[in-house]
Amino acid sequence: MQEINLKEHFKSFPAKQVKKGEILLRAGDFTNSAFFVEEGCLRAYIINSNGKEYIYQFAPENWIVSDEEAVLEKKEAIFYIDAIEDSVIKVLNSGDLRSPDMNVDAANKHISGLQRKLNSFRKRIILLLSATAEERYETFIKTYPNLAQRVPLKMIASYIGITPESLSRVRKELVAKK
Amino acid sequence: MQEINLKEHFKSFPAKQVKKGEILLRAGDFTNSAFFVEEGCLRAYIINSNGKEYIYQFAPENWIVSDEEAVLEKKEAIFYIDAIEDSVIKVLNSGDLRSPDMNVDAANKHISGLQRKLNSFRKRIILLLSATAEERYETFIKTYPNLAQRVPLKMIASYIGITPESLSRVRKELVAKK
DNA sequence: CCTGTGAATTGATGTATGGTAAGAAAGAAA
DNA sequence: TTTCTTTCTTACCATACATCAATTCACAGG
Repeated sequence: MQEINLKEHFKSFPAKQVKKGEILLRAGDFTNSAFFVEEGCLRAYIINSNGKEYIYQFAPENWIVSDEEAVLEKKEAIFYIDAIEDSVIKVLNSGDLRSPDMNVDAANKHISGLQRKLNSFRKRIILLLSATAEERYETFIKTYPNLAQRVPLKMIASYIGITPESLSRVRKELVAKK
Repeated sequence: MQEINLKEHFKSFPAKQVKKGEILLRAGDFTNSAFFVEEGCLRAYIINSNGKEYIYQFAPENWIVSDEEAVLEKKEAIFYIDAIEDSVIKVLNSGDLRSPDMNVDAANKHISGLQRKLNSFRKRIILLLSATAEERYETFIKTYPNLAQRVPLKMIASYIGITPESLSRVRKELVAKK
């Protein structure tokens, strides 16, 4: 999830309204698009062979979400992307994000963005390797307090790698502790 | 883990010999260095509050390993880095990796490197979210067949987020299946 | 206001993986 | 070689989390 304000940068792009539940990308599709979220919230997730969903990323206002590997390497998408709230988005094509005649300044911004993303991935990997369900949940609400208010619990559970039932019990425990 | 051949690029740097077990970075240190591995293998890992180790990265020949966030943001390191084989490395400082007067071509190479890393992190996150111990192990040996030969099983276990005992049982199962 | 649908909770039970401890095997050292 | 150390395996038991099923709760739509 990136922090730079991009709204200004994409202001000339046509806005697209999407309804809650609308699917923007399906696993198996070929895609050249990324989605910048101006209002609302999207999510990217996989569905594994048992039909279970695992959320890879939430994308609230000012975030960009896409199946980057599919776009960059022209592969089939592995992610589904849909809207979890009524949203206003801008559809970007790969060229909009990184042009071949990019200058050093733009490249450095891009590098910083990638490094920020890498940092957040690193933290998530360490968390998934080493933390209990309770620790994962507490880290999530500390890291994304806004999201924690907005998204259904079952999606938070999916993002942190536990079941909704377990998350419900973890929350009960936490309340009991205070 | 990057794929570009960097040996040529760092050939003018002085080589440093490190013995198996030698620690190059400790959590809590401030650091400005990254390590390019010419021969041998390093590893980066965290030690959590219970004293358990979790391996974040292996770095065999031609890889660069560092606590990137500590270097870039001048924070205390969270990782330990040590040698798991007798190794020959080059010690790089942050300026060696990314100079302020970088040209567009160098920047693009850097971007590609970051994207490759992002792709591998993405895969690891999905694996940690959704795969069983057995699936994680099989994915590891498929993805890093060389490493699987070289590093002790208990380190593979640590990397994929299970205990050495569980990995031993998983391997037994896999043998029985054939 | 009702009613339907998905979300959240709860209880009972199952299971994959962890923890502990002991011994076997494999490497390093001497 | 022999010894010492570390890794790996195995058995037994413990536990965190998952699964299944039944309510309850919270709204969105009519």
